[in-house]
Amino acid sequence: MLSGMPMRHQPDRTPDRVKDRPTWIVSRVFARSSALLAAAFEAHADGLRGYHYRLLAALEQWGAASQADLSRGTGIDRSDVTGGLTEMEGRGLVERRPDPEHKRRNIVTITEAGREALLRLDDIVDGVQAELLAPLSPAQRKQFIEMGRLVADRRA
Amino acid sequence: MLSGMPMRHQPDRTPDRVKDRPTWIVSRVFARSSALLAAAFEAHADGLRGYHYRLLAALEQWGAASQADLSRGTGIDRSDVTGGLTEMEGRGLVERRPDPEHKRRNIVTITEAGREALLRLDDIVDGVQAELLAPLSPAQRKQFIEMGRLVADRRA
DNA sequence: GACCAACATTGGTCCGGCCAACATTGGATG
DNA sequence: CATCCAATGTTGGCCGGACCAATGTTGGTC
Repeated sequence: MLSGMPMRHQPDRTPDRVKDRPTWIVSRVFARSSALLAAAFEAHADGLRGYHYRLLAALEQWGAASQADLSRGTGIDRSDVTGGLTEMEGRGLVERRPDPEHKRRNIVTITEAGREALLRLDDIVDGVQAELLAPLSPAQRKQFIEMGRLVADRRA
Repeated sequence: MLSGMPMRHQPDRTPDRVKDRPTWIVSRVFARSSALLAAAFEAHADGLRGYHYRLLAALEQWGAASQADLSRGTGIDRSDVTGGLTEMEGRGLVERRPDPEHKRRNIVTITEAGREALLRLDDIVDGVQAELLAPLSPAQRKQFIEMGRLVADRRA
């Protein structure tokens, strides 16, 4: 794929018609971003992954929510929300209790330990941002991000 | 993951600490790029995918090669090269014949039909580039690509 | 009371990147 | 020459992320 590409590929020999195309470059940027994130989470996040970070972030920002709300808010599939929450519940980062008014619904809240974990993850993720953008000047970083936003937000 | 994200997610509600991070934006750009490519290939590539395109491009540019060479040159795993070539051989886009000097080795060549297919795929892929970069001005496109190169090529 | 929609959960699918094992073959080294 | 090792092509599988389907339950509606 011009998008799905190897994580460890040396670009020394990539066909010209491939390696100069924006879609290819985008895929390589993404690969680098993913690799940095994976390494950082692996090293410091104690088993937590991006799913968990996004769920904690959503809970912190929007307060208690049902799992369905979390799914809609984060774009994570309902079933994956279930799994992620179960893992975090076991670590005491999150609490699930049935909604008294709608028995079928769970109300999910972030715990104090959850907030602390979120802050730790913030640091980890911030470090990756710095590493990723290291090759760019501060001015370039702003431009790069802004252009990325433009490209990404174009409604398909 | 801050990188692995849903393909169909509406960014209307994404936690702030997530949605403003470069890694997140990168992942969304990649998602858009992937979606455009997938749609274009699905619609016009008659079953061929990125793997095939990259293999054809390599063969066209560097001439006949062994499968191991193709793997090294394109970064595609040996086993996936085998699979991709088998599919293309069935369509007559590529020919495999044993190397007379090294019996264990296959010499792979692109056929005339393969070159034609490659040109068709070129057009498809070009269309995606235009679509992807549509939100940017020509000057911005150059900058965006150049910055992407810088970020991607940073040796991990 | 019957029907339908929402919810949480289980248990998958699919696809791309990757790895392991294998039989074969060639080259290198003793 | 015999032995060992490296390279090659192939098969088969693993893993992780996104996604989907079916289920049991519950609530609201008509």
